[in-house]
Amino acid sequence: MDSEWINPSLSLDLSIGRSPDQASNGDLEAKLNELSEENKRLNEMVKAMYSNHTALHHQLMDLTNSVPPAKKRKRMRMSANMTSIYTTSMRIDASSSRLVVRDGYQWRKYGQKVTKDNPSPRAYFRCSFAPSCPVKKKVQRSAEDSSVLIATYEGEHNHDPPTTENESLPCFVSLSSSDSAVALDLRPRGFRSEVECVEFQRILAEKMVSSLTRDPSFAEALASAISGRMFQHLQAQS
DNA sequence: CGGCTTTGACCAGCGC
DNA sequence: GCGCTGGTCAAAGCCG
Ligand SMILES: [Zn+2]
Repeated sequence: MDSEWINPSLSLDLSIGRSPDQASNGDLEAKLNELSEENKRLNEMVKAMYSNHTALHHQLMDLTNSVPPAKKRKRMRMSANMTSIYTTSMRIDASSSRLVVRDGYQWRKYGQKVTKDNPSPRAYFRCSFAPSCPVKKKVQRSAEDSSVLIATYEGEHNHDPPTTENESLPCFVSLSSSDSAVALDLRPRGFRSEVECVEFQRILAEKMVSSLTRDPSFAEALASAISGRMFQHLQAQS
């Protein structure tokens, strides 16, 4: 039941009428594939974050309900107490040369070790906004399928993603914050899906924005497609 | 020159 | 204590 609303599948069915040049069409198709792949990953991410959030919430409830006077709490060995950890796997093909992952943030590599039960090394990254942002991640190829990268993220960013030359954002991702609920409406009116979970929608939105604005041409094409679709829809309504 | 990668050293936890 | 292993530091080097 919970995962009902966690379905950000923006199936836009963007059939851009007749695109005059085929080369960029294929290019767009490739990028669409890439983005849908990323969308899948983000889906997993949202799910993982949701479970993390529920776990954390339960933990906080327990903590606030029963505050044991035992202040002899040791410096928590499990430093992952507050930092949520989530792992994801992404398929990578031609970029087998480098282990740089484009996920919207900028990372600084600070280590690489070989692990025991995996022939491929593991790379350690820290967010470039350190130390203000404590996010870390590890990236390692899968043991069997070396074309699959397994990334383990730890913590959450406390800054905006470095959207390179952040221009005016396309209007279809509009955050209308009311009270404590954020609605992310990328559909025509009446189809607005509202959720009460602020954090995940925010993260989803910022990830979407970062991934979309990374390629301005694609964002433009998408925006035009959506606006065309909205216009068509509105016309059909009237 | 500044930020990043590379890469060996270093350290902490753990099992023996 | 010793050695193994995963995680981090930092010096050196690379690159725009
Ligand atoms: Zn960050």
